[in-house]
Amino acid sequence: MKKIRTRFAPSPTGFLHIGSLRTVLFVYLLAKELGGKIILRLDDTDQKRYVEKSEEKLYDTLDRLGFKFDEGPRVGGDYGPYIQSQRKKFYSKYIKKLLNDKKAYYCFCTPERLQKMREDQQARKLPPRYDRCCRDLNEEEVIKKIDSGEKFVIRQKMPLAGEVIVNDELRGKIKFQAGELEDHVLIKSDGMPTYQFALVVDDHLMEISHVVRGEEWIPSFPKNILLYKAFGWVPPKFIHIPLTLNKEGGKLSKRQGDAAVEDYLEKGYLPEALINFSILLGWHPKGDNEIFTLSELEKIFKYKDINISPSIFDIEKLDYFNGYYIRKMDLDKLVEIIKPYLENNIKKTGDKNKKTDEFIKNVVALEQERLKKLSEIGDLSEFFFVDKLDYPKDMLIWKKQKESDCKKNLETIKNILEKISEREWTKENIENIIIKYFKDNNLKVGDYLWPARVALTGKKQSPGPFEVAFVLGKEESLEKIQDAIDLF
RNA sequence: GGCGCCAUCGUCUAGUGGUUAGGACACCAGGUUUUCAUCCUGGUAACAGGGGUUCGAUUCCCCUUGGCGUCACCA
Repeated sequence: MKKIRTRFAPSPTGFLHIGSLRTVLFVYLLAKELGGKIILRLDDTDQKRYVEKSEEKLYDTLDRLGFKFDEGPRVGGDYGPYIQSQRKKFYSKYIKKLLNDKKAYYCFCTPERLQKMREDQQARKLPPRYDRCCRDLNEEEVIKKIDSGEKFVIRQKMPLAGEVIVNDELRGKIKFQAGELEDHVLIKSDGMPTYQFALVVDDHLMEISHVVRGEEWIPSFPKNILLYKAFGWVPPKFIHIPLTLNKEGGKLSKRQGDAAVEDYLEKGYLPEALINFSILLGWHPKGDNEIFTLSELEKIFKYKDINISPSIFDIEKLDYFNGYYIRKMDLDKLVEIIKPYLENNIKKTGDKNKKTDEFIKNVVALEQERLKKLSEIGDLSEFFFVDKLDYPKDMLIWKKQKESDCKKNLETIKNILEKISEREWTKENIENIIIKYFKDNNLKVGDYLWPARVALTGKKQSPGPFEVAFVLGKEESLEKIQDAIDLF
């Protein structure tokens, strides 16, 4: 039985694209489904696009998301190196073979000539394509040009006619006319291979059995297959996954802030949510459940269930998943990961008690069910850290309540609270005592609780007054209610 | 423009040659002894159009339309 080996091969562009997250997910799950290995390879053949230090960042992000690779730049393996720029010896070995077999040729055309050629072609409404000018140069000419130091690239000789039929595991056979394919560049003038060449050589040498990649690669699919044929190699199986588009139906872009996984992480999206949301874009299991962790997915994923139509990235559903996972999270763990987002609030207070882990934990506990992303904790919890609240007096008034009643009710609440000792100052006690008072005196809760809550939070929307009072402590709660009374 | 891929609620999707076309997000309404949130219940909402094949097509085939991708010494 043939070995199962899949790979994820990102470029070091400085960030992990949200579409790549989906690709690596599919690659990873396919490996798990088929019981194979998953390899990480860095496709960095483009020197111009290289971004400093982006590799480490990339590996870290993958790590944070929970992907473990069997082979790769960090973990090593028997098929290394796993960084393309360190694999030049393989590329030169194999390009020589192609050259010897007359399946590739040197091309000395300058970029200027090529550009002019394409412009002419377009002006005449012809498809822009290399005119194969250097395809039939004789050997002496070639040697002379090389010796005189002329720059060159190496191109693949494409068949001039016939059909190329390629097979996608999801879509079936796709037919192309070979004559329409360009003699594309295999080796660039800087000596580096193009992606199209490196990919075939590396996937072959690394014994990759399944290639999972985005559907934007379908147009170059026949070129890849022709290269395998030129070498006499058996190509792996190909799975092209559908694209993910933004709400307008366009590309997700880093500039618009919706493409970089790091940006989502930064805003406080959890890896669990990102993964759960992403996998549902283009894949769905049998049944109605839609909540899955990565390890659950490993058990139920079937690549044949991937569907082939493009999907739109709907951030509202991501928000839902993120809120869901935040609510499900263990409080201590949430406190730990949310702390950086609370820094600004903590700085605002001079109160030592508010810098303690216990106080922060109490605050987070109250906001946990209200969070869609971690970064929201800042605004939501600010009032806990501020000594003097700032809100208009009108906000204290419940519906059509009279001002004098509002003031009176605040005083009533304050009187009740004053009688509760520090020792008994728990959420349950506060609530029981106040509710009992309302019952005994047949009072309407809204008339009291709304003003009390606004007095304690300064907001129209917030957690309830009992729990806020508990977290704030007796002294500060009474002060804030007094502040409200003083507004009248 | 050439070539290619795709087409079920607004979005993600399930589904079958005969179904009241199912679920999730969002939205709306009600409930959960104060707001927000959570949670629960209910509701609005879809097979792009036209031809075939068939007793019968959302489902199979073709065309149209639309969307997207791609046409580099970028990946």
